[in-house]
Amino acid sequence: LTTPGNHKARRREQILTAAAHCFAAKGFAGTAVADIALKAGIGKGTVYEYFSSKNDLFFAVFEWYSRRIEAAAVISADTLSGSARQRLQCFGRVIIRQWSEIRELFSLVMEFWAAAAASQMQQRFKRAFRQAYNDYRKIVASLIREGIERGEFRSDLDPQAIAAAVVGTWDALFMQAWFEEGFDPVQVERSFAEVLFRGLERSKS
Amino acid sequence: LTTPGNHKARRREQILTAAAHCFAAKGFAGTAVADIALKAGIGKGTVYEYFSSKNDLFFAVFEWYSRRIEAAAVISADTLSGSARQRLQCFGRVIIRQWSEIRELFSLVMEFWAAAAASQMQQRFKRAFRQAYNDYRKIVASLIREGIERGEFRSDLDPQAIAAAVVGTWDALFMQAWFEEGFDPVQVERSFAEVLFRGLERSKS
Amino acid sequence: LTTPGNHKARRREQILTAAAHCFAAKGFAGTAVADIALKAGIGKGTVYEYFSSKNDLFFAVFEWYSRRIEAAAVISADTLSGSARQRLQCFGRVIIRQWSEIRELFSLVMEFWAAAAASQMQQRFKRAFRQAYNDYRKIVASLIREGIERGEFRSDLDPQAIAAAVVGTWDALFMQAWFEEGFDPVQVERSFAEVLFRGLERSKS
Amino acid sequence: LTTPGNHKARRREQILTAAAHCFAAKGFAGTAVADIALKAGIGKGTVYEYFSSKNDLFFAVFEWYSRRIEAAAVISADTLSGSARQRLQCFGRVIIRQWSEIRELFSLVMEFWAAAAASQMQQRFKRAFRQAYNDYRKIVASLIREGIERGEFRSDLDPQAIAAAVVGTWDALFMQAWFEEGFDPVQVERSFAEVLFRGLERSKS
DNA sequence: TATGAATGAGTCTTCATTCAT
DNA sequence: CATGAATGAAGACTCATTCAT
Repeated sequence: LTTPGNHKARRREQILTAAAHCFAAKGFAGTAVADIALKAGIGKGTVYEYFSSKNDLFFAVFEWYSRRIEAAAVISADTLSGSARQRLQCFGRVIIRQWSEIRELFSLVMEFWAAAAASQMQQRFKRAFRQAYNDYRKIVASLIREGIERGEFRSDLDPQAIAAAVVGTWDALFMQAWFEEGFDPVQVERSFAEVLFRGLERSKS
Repeated sequence: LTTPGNHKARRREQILTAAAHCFAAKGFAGTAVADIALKAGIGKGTVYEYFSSKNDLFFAVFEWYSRRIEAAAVISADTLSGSARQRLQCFGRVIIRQWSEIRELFSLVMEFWAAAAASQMQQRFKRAFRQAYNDYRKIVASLIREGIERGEFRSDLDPQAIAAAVVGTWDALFMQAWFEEGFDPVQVERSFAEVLFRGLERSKS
Repeated sequence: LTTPGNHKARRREQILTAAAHCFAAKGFAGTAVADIALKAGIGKGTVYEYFSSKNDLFFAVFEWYSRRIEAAAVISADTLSGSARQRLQCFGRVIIRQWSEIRELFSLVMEFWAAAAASQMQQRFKRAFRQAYNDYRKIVASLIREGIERGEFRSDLDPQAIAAAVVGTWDALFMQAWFEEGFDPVQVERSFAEVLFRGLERSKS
Repeated sequence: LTTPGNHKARRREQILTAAAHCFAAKGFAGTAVADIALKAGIGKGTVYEYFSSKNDLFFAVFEWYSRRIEAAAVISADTLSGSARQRLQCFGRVIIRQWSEIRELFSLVMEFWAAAAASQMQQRFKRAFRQAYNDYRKIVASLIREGIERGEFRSDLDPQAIAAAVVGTWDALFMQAWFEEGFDPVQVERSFAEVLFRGLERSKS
């Protein structure tokens, strides 16, 4: 059932997963390539057959992780329906609901931020983050714009700015949830969304 | 006027500043103790007269940086006056306005996050971050609670949850500003605040 | 016309040639077996079907190269005719004239010397070099001895010593030519030969 | 008696000597930096306080060795006196007499040649060798030119070419001596010199 | 026969930390 | 107090060699 061409892809994935967990647990600097190989159950040298350097592997983990996260968002964004409020609300919920899955590897995100901030890989990471934030902001901004056009939302809003704030809030809730055991991002998001939508919607007269 | 005891304090500060800039520029792992000593214009060994290890120095930089940042917030929180809305609005603005000063060393924050996420110093940093977020949330939550009590804000709000979202948003705006040259957090905050307050305030009838 | 046994011989030659060029270009240590396989257009593992180790391959290149070089010398030595002076002169010229062909792979010779000097293969190489120098010295010495017997050359010469010097000079001219672009070994040899023969010949009275 | 400034210079020398012996015994590639440190009786890391890389250290050994060898030649060249023949003869003898001292580390020379032929350090070494050969050729050529001017040597000689051959011969004798236990370069040089001078001198009439 | 994926021994190099001066 | 020479543990990376296919 397994075509031979699959083998290399599988190995790659296997290494990526092992690397992701190592980096998440001990950070980029704290992880030795040997650790990753050990966790993947392969020889040290084999890692280098699939990734040309530790840096490269780290960036590949970043891409792998991003893809995993984005998939959910993209799917939900495509299948949204209903009023602008419902759609935006739904989008936010889908994202925040990912927390339980994201949690395990959330350390990774912080490592990625640090890499974007001050490593030799700065540029690569910074560009990717810029792109990612842009993508999310665009989706949210267009949902807001739609609400304005439909007359659901007030017309004096700056969609880009609101989108930036909203997207940022989601990220920040994850972070607070990560720092504090009892913090429930889903519930906080719900409270926040109510306030947000009350502020966005045209006051009914 | 310079007591001898001052000398040590000065040296400490000198090393902290040098370290902060090095860590901001090249990250914790990318910075050698020798770099810091060089930047501080002192001998490598001297660093160890003031800090017992690189880890300790890093955490000291974290505390030094936190103190710098918090100072402004605490001061402004103490001197706020006017309506609940005005006070909260003012508080947010003071924080966001810090951006121009924070910017230079914002990489540090990301390094701190990474340290909290996955270093040997995890616990120390995590606890400190938890504390810091708590402090901010408390201030904001109490302002919101005040607004509720005064009848300015709606009574069905969850002050803690809203506070978490608001505080998080500020952080997230800094991050986006850091990633994107043209991003103006001050302006975004203004747009966001308007929506927020409209959502918080009791609908006038 | 191609017997099956030829295939292996061809492959061997193909690998030898590839190896020779790689070793010449990047040295023994600087050449990876993979480089050689790539250059030969075959798989890495195949190299080991023909040579039991990188060391062995290197020595085989040495033998292959020696054979190539010696062939010319042996042929010319066999076909020499005329006076002793003419024969010796001719022999020297044939050797020096090889320069244009030798040049490309002359780096190899230096690699061989280094291998003879200080590698694990020392003994193998050292013995081979000793042998090679001996062969050349013998040819030259016997030509000189012939000249003495015929009365062309002075009788107080030490054929072995002169032969050593002459053979050495040829080598040394190659090396200088290798180091210096403009150095013309053919012309230098001519000037040198004139002085040499004047020094060898019986003064005419 | 030992000024403190001397310490670093001494350490450097100590490392150079250890490195020279290691490289001579096992070649550049075959020598580990750890071997050198061990031989020098210091820690591995200390080597890097004095030389920035193994390559650099190797080149430093080359310079150190060259200086040692050249010193003798330069001194003797300066103090030569007598007829052109006597001076040239003396110069050659001084050089060849160095053999007993050179012998021990002669492997080094071959390593240097190989490095000039095909290492990453090619250019550095090649340039240095070119320079060295040039220096020697110049000295010998000027001695020959002097002999011509004084009427001792024939006027139809090409001093540069003869110099190249003579200098090369010396080198080549060392190499043969290195390959063959019983080879006595001093005696061979004497025989060769006689022939050479007979070839150089104006025929007495 | 030919291959190339897998391997781990071996290397260079960095750097936090110590300590004699 | 300040220093910086010395150190060795640790880690990224290379590559000759093997072996299942």
